[in-house]
Amino acid sequence: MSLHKSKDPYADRCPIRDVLERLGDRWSMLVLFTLEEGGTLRFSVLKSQIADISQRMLAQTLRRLEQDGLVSRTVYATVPPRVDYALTELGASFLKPMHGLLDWAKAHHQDVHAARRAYTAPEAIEAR
Amino acid sequence: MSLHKSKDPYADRCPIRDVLERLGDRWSMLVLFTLEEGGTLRFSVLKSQIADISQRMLAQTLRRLEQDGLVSRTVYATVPPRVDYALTELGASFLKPMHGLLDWAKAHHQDVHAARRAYTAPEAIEAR
DNA sequence: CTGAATCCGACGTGATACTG
DNA sequence: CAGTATCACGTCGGATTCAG
Repeated sequence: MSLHKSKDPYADRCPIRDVLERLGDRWSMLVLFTLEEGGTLRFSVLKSQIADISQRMLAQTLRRLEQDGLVSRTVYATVPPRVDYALTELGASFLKPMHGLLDWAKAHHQDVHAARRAYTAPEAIEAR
Repeated sequence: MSLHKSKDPYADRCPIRDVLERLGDRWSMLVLFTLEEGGTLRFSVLKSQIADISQRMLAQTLRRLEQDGLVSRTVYATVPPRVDYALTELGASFLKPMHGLLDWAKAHHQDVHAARRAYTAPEAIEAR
């Protein structure tokens, strides 16, 4: 989502924006779900499991999730360096309602696809 | 989210992307919630209720929601023209799990804000 | 291994003006 | 009233390069 940053006058009406703006990017959910599945994972493991994420975006995504308190980061002062990532309690609690959405998407994404295929643009109707 | 479009190799693992990519923009959720509250609403009413949305983005958002089958669009051939928008059953069913997220956000957005304030960038620690 | 820095193109969004 | 068209700008994300 580009739920871009904003001086949103609806923050009160839509407190969800405060949070979902940050999770609505290309990778956050995928990282969270991967951590949920895999438990504590190293940077390189996350990278390989998500596969098509770039190093840059994985690092950036993890920073934000860490900053929001959804993911914990543990650095080991070894050579080579090792960094473990895991869900925090807050992060795990977030995924619960998120699974509700996931279930909905699984159940209805075919309906959505069908609607997209059946859709005819308003203009196109009278265009000919 | 810029859950931008993508040739996503994780569509199977993350079917939620198919759907949430589209809902993850700046206005979709707000429009859906507004329709949930207000029932059937005209374009101008939606515009005034959301207030800071531009005509362009409202129209674009409604097109996408309509295309995905979440919102219905009814045109009356009157002068001046009148167009009603309302949630479809699919749209209403989507909002149910979405409220789970909303509740989480309401319950925890303070935790998130607290985490953000408490956060110190990794570099900043050893930077001085 | 785990990043950060930079360059760059693509897309989302807003402002404005125009139309049926 | 209910849109569409055009332009300009900002951010996101990918590729690449450099570093501890």
